[in-house]
Amino acid sequence: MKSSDTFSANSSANNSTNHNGDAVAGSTAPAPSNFIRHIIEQDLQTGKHNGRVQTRFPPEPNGYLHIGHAKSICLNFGVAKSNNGFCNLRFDDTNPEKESQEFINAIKADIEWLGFHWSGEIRYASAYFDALYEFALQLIRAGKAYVCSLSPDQAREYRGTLTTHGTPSPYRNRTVEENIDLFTRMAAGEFAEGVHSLRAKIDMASPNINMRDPVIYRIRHVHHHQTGDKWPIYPMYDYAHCISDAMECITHSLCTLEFEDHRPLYDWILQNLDIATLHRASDSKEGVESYVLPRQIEFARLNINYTVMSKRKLKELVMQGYVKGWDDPRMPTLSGLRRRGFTSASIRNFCDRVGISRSESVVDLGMLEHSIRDDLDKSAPRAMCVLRPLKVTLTNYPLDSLDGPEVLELSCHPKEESMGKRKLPFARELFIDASDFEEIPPPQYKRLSPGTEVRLRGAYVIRCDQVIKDAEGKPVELLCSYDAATLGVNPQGRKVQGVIHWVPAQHAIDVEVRIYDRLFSKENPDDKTVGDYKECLNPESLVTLTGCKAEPSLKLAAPEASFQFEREGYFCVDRYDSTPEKMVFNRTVTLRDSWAKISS
RNA sequence: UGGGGUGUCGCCAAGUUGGUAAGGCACAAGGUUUUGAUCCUUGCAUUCGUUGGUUCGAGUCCAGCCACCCCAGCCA
Repeated sequence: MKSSDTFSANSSANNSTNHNGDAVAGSTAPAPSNFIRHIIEQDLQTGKHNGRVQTRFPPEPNGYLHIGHAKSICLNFGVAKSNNGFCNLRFDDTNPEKESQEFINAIKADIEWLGFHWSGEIRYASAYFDALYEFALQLIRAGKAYVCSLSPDQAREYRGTLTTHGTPSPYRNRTVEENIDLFTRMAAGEFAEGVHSLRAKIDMASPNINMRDPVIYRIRHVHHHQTGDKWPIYPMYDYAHCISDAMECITHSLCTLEFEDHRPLYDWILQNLDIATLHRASDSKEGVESYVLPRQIEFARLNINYTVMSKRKLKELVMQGYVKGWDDPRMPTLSGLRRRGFTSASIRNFCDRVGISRSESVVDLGMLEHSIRDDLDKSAPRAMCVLRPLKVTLTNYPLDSLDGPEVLELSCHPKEESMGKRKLPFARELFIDASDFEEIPPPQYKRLSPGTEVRLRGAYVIRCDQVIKDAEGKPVELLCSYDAATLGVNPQGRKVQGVIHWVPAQHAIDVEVRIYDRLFSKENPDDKTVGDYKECLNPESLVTLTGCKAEPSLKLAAPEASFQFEREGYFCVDRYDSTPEKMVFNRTVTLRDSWAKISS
């Protein structure tokens, strides 16, 4: 576990621009400035942890990671990296009922795809169950924890309310012997769920409800995905997390704002444990004297408009079939974004742009879109694909010759010559997009209409001579003529304003294109005053287009490869549903469209 | 008259020990352009929730007020 390979970004298929962790923040962007980095700088200056910075990313494996987790991942790994520190991956698996190995595997894959490597082996809170048990015994012996036999309902009543203090449990003064006996037997599986719990003895009158003798162990007769049936009791988050941090010698324990009120408890537990024992149980290679307890620091979680970010809601969307899975391209999950065509570099850049603070905010979806456009503009090869085909016949173009079609060469990128060129046959029969023709052109329209000229991208200028319509009056074919002198040169004496994309009819390949849009039609789906968030699901969030016509060079595209379909947007080959016989493309994001603003 | 937090441009977000408001997104106007894309240039907070106070000087210090968020799981 050298520091050099701890943070290097991977180079997965569409992680195209940045192949090393250094580029995470963007090459020209100044080092991010935020209050957490300031705290760490200060600690470094005062030598608080002997110059050590150790963070951790601690997901509970009860769902898939979403872009909010990416913010935390970038923070934890980023802050460690820029201070020559390390970041652990720890599964906070203290509630086996909701957790599974499937989620563990998915989380690992997502973090790796995002481009981060954790320090050493993967950690599990469940791997500390033995130590956690011993520490509980230590608290009991010190008279700082007791077995409470109140039912959950009774316990709630004793706890008091936000505005009234609590009442001590009648079991609060059990002897150490009795507590040890009971707790031992809890661990031996002698009791049913709910009949006993282990509580920290703190202060039932505390204004902070978390300090009113919080439960630290509960009885749960359930199988654990890591420890099997070994334990009938499981530690609570508040108890396990701080000790896990301490055991891993975490210096800065970064979490979200809702844990603010838990910090006094985090500190209480660690401060009431024997520091020497704690040190012995830890990863520490230093002496007890230089062993410093971790500090919890909270930051605001990520919110983005037009989507939801809570695991509970995302899970509901999956379970109730509103989307096709955790990795549905409309989901804000990392696997969904990946499948949609977002690169990991774009997500890292997005997180940097958003920043870290303590004020709860809602980031505009436009920021995310900008991040992916920014990346793909530089890295995605260009291609042409006609989404809604309208046939064009060039009446003055020669019929197919025996020598085969005329073949044009187009650049794969307007600026990056290194991306090379692609071949594209030109022919008498073509397809253009239906939206690029208007019989009665609106003001400022620069595309094709009867009698006007337009440039076919990378090819000739054509003029529309005649419109063939179906029974309903809808154009089904355009008879046009081409100007043979305009290949690579502008016509003389007149200016052709519009440029439209096209594909040759006979050589184009039929593909399916999935047009994705925001999942919700309301900016804040969480707004309870308007009703359930599921009621504002955007019915147009997925529109599947079949019979789209793509240029033949796309035939070779690999799963997850991203392209810019010129004048349309960025699209990627669906990593699961696309086959060489029937290709499927996902629209990642549109191009910016100033025409849409003018025309509306 | 419970506790803990947060309020700087439409959206994020920097703002060292008080010295006279970074940057990004969005938006607008020009320029380049065989993508109405990209790129380039320019514009975009006399003002920091609010009211007072301290000070030669306050977003930064003090006091009051207002708004919003979190907490009463044997979830995390």
